[in-house]
Amino acid sequence: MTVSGPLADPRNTPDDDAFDIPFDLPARVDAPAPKPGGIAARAAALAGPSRPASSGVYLDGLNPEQRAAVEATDGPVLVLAGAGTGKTRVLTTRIAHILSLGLAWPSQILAVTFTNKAAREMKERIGAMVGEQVEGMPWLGTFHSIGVRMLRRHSELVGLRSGFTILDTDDQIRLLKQLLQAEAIDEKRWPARLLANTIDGWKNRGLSPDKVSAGEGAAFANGRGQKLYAAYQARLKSLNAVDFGDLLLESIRLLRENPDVLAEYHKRFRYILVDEYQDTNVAQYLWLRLLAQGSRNVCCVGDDDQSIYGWRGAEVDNILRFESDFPGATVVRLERNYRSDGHILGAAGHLIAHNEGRLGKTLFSEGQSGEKVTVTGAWDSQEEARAIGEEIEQLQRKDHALNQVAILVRASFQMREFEDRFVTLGLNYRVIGGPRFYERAEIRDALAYLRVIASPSDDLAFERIVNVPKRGLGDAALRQIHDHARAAQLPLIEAARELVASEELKPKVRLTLRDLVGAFDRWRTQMASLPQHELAEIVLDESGYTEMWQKDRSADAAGRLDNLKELVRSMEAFENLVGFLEHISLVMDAEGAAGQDAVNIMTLHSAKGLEFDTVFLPGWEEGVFPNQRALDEQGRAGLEEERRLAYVGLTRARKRAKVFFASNRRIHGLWQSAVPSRFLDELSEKDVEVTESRGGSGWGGGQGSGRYGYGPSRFDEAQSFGSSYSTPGWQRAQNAARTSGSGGTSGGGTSGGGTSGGFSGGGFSGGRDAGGFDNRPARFAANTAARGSRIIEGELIAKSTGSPARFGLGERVFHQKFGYGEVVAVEGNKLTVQFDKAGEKKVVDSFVQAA
DNA sequence: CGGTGACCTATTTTT
DNA sequence: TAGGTCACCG
Repeated sequence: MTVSGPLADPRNTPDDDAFDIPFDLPARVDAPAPKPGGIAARAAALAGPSRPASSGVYLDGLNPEQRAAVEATDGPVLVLAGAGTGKTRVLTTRIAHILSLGLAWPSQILAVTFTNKAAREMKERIGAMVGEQVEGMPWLGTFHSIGVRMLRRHSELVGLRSGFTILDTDDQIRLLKQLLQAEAIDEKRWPARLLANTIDGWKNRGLSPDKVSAGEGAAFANGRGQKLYAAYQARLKSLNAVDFGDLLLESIRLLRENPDVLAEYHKRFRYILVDEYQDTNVAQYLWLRLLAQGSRNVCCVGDDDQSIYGWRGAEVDNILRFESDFPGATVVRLERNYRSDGHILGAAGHLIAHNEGRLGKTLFSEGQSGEKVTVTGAWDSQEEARAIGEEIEQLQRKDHALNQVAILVRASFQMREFEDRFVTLGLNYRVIGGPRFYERAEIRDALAYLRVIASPSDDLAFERIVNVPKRGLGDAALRQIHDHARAAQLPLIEAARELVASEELKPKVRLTLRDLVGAFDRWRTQMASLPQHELAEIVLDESGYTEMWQKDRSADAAGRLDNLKELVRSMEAFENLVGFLEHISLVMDAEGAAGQDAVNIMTLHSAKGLEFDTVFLPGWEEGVFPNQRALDEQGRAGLEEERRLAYVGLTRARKRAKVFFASNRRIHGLWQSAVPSRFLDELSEKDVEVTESRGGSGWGGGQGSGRYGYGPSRFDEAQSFGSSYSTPGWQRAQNAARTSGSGGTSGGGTSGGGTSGGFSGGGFSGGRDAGGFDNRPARFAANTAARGSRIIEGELIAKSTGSPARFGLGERVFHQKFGYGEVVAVEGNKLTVQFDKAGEKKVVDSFVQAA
């Protein structure tokens, strides 16, 4: 087999195919036979005819530092790449370089990213440089997908059977719930979620049950944490399943306990590249280090200033320690920024300089200084949304594409205000990062059916759908099945089959269960003869699942049916059902409709790696940003991570960064007065312009004094954290807040449902949070980590283009967000609709469709 | 077994 | 405020 040959579609490729490629080729292939479509040819094509094909044209566009990073192929390399300095470019070019010099076959390069999206993009970009060869890179992927690949190859060595299942968070929690019940632990006090997080945390740190220190193991459920962890692992093994953490942990164990396997990979991976190195956790670090001990040609790219995932186990230390871990490492700093205008860079750089634990980079650009970063105070969060909406409309009038506008919030509860506002304005928007496609209940249900068909022993999947749709197989029936399954050592569905044959069950239950088992048998037979998407359709239909949603009149039922259709459609692309399921368990990622021009609303976290012409950064208030809990729980480290988040936010902007804060915000239904964020002070004065909110029809003109008349706010304590709120910037911000927002007396008004009383109650937040800066007992900290899943309603992408549909009074309509309703007033293209669930709302007609 | 009201708890998120 | 969860009841 040769590398240049048309490589099989990866979908058809069993994962060890790659190993058929001989990897003991000479260390250096002197004449790197450029293949057709290979890099040289491709580069030549790009560069035009005058370029000699062999001169590494792909290097030409690089600046000296980037070039150094690309060309330093031997030994460990750390690339410290600031925001917008072309880090992905370095990574991809480096791979192209290695390939074009013939230093390695594509299959001998291990390139790791964190997300599927990043992996996909990297693959695309490499493909653009080297063409077909990228198809021969089976080891380009996320940590997890590469982990699976290894485990599948050697499953027996870690006590798994081939075809093991990968549990996601949902399955994980259900399993843990069972364990907790078995142990008779009060789930109120010790929720399964908390245990899941705890275990995840251990796994992130590379700890197997026996390695968890006694003290830590005791932290959960009065000392039973460690035991539960061990029980959980045992249960996973018996289910022939792994969770996400295991993909790494078990790979590590595989490599440690099997020197021959490790040696094989050492031989195989001549070059290792890691993206976003600052986000690696201990387990990933251990995994990398094991593999990198082979060739030692490891290149990590990252930015310590953009480490924002500490809370889920990322260790900035990994990047700070790189040089001692890999002695003799070449360190390259990329500081030339190609993205943001000067003022933005200046402000962001000044801000991040307040952090202590950093390697220190100062970005510079040769571009213009552009517009100053603006800081705008608003009276409350509604005015903030109004002001931003207005600014966006103004940009829009100047032909600014909405796609190039982003609103980056600290926490998702802030999004709502903007959604509401934009719906009224008729401004297109999309929310990025809601529940992922494959996390939605309907999709997971459908997948559970398919999983049971493909692997009858998948008890978790079976459990999920025995009674979905409702068919009268409730707790009682399920318990009987469970008991029998345990007694007879059978998978649930087989236990069910035996029970059906017996007289154990109530007649009704027996019949239903018989039908269900029979249906699965039938579907399993059909699996052989039918393409998987047709099978899926049949299953969804015959099981009554589709019907269940068709009957459902709730607002999101229609969307769910669409999702199911989409799922079926997406299955067509796969070889067979097993191939599809395999893919799905890892790639929980489906890019939504990016089609139309719309404002992007997302959290700062999900904005990492993206860029926009204009970025709005609302909610810069103490408590919100920096987030109070980050401060409470992580102290100084928490503050620094928040600051990095601010840095990430600012550096997303190419031309305009617009920061906002509100003096009053409703949190958990209570109005609280807020103090502008200390981060505002940390923006360099020369790069910042403090403006007045123009948002406020009906808000201006109050008479002075404002919130400062009220007693100490809970944020006053925050000042002890070091920021002196006395800089000119701060004072100007204060003034801006006063003039635009004005009087506490006239305030409240429409929104607050009350005058100052509305938030004078804010006086009291002090009470609730007075202890906020104390070190809370571990119990508190642990508990908060467990907070429930976040809530974003069903369909998040509002469609607002197109059909100038007209609606008449009394007409039934459907709205993506508010559901079904009746038109009660029409005014131009604005409708007032009485929604069944959501009450009366004003919406733009393009947002609704006839029901 | 499935529906309804009391209760409780409110970051960030990938795989 | 608002959402989800859980216990209880019909």
